[in-house]
Amino acid sequence: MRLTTKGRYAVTAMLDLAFHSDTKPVTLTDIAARQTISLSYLEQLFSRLRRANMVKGIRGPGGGYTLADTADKINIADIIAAVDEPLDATKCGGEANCQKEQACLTHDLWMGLSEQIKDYLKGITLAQLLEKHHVQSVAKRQDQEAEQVIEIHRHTELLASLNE
Amino acid sequence: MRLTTKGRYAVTAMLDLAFHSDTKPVTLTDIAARQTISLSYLEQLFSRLRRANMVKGIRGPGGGYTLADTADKINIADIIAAVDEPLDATKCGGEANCQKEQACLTHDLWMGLSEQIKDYLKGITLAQLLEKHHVQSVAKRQDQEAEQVIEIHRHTELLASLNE
DNA sequence: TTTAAAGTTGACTATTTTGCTAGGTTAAGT
DNA sequence: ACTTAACCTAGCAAAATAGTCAACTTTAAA
Repeated sequence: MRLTTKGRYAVTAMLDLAFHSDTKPVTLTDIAARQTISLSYLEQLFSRLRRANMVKGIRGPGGGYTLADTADKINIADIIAAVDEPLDATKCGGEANCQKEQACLTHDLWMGLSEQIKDYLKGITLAQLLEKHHVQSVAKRQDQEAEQVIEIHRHTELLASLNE
Repeated sequence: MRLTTKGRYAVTAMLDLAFHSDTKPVTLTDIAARQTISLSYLEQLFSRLRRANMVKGIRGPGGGYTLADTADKINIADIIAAVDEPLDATKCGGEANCQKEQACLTHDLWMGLSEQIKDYLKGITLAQLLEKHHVQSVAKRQDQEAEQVIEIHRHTELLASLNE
């Protein structure tokens, strides 16, 4: 499991898609504008995502992309795996020349670590991230409202003190 | 927290170093030979690791590298952070033009994810990986011994049956 | 005290990946 | 027909990756 900007772009785009796909398909042009990712790069990414059955492409006017499944069934690990190269995995080519030294055991350790991260990301779905997103934005708005209340309160206090 | 081959090389090399640093310093030449990483590339990586105070370089004959601390105090996240670029972090440059859309919230989500992975890797030390390594090799040896026992058992059974 | 082994350092090169541009073709709606 | 948007292909510049080479320090041994 590699974690690079490419995977981040893919996850970002999929999040945007999930967030905006209530009724109509979402065009890559829209995603490109909102997330400031170039259209052509998005096309590359979605070409892979489509072939991995993560999204569906709908052609023609009114077309665009939709999620191939509900947001709670799409996990982050799969998105990243879809856009990344197949990951040549072993430097030691599978089996042969490897066990003569303990050289490749460290390699196994890394792979194990990588698998753990993969499992971790497999447990996180788009739906969960959207939920978190929602919670955050609500929290932010509540903070802003709270600040406004405080501001008004101070304002009235100030007025009150002037009237004494 | 990025996960690339560069970080993997660094962790692999550090594991090798930890594994072989009982008494003498370990030369990069040895690590290069064991882990099939080019000496010069190792030099680059260890240059960064040294500046990050992860290892100590000892010059002259009989020199080499040692861990700057005990293996149970060196975690994976720090190793990877040491060899990676400082990670420009935000595409949106800190604060300014970002909150007008919800564009950067997905970015925040990714950063949060990245932080979680970082925390996860911070909790894993070289010592733990070596332990796992040890357990695995012991398990492997035990498996082999077990197979030999079974083999011998079958063999004696065969001999016994022939004697009937 | 030379000398040479062992390590450090920096500059330099080749390859791969990344992100993007430009140009099309194909399918579907108006 | 015309437009819209997916889809495909080729290429390209910048960056990261992986490695090379040569100059320079330190220090143990001669």
